Amino acid sequence: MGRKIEIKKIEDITKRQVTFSKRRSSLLKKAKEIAISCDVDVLLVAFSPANRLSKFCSQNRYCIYEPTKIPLRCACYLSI
Amino acid sequence: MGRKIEIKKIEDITKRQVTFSKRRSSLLKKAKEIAISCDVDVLLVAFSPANRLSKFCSQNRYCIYEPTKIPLRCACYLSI
DNA sequence: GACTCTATTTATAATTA
DNA sequence: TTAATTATAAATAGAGT
Repeated sequence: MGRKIEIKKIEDITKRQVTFSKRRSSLLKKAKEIAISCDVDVLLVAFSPANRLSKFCSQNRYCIYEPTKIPLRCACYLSI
Repeated sequence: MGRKIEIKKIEDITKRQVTFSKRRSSLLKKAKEIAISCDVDVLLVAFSPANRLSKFCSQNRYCIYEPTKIPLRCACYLSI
């Protein structure tokens, strides 16, 4: 899609953020589509380099925990 | 992509599994691409209707817990 | 940042083997 | 069934606003 690129870290910050924004939305869209059409539950989480939770996609049955004191993040799925 | 379809549950089992297989691999590919090019950590988990962990994508710092006795699954990210 | 445009590449539904 | 092929639609890099 678009001009052909090699997949490696985009060094230009502005360009990287633009690409992230574009790809994030389409990744979310595709996760939703496979969840619906294939009847699966999907969890998608992205953490930025600044360690912020950038995004998640769910079937409304996931929860994301972000403890502040330990270097651990949990995303839990309730399969009930 | 392909013939235009409405996004809804595919009722035909064979067709649904074929679609799942195709979409799963491209979703994983895209998750890896955004992780690399945008320097973010991504976690992607899919649970099948049979409650099996179908897939996950990571930066090698995620771990998936699958307790068998409780209806809860955890995907944990170590941000160290 | 957040949109728009579009040329180009990728993804994929349907089909065929 | 599982794997290619094909025809078509979607995603997106780059450029401009």
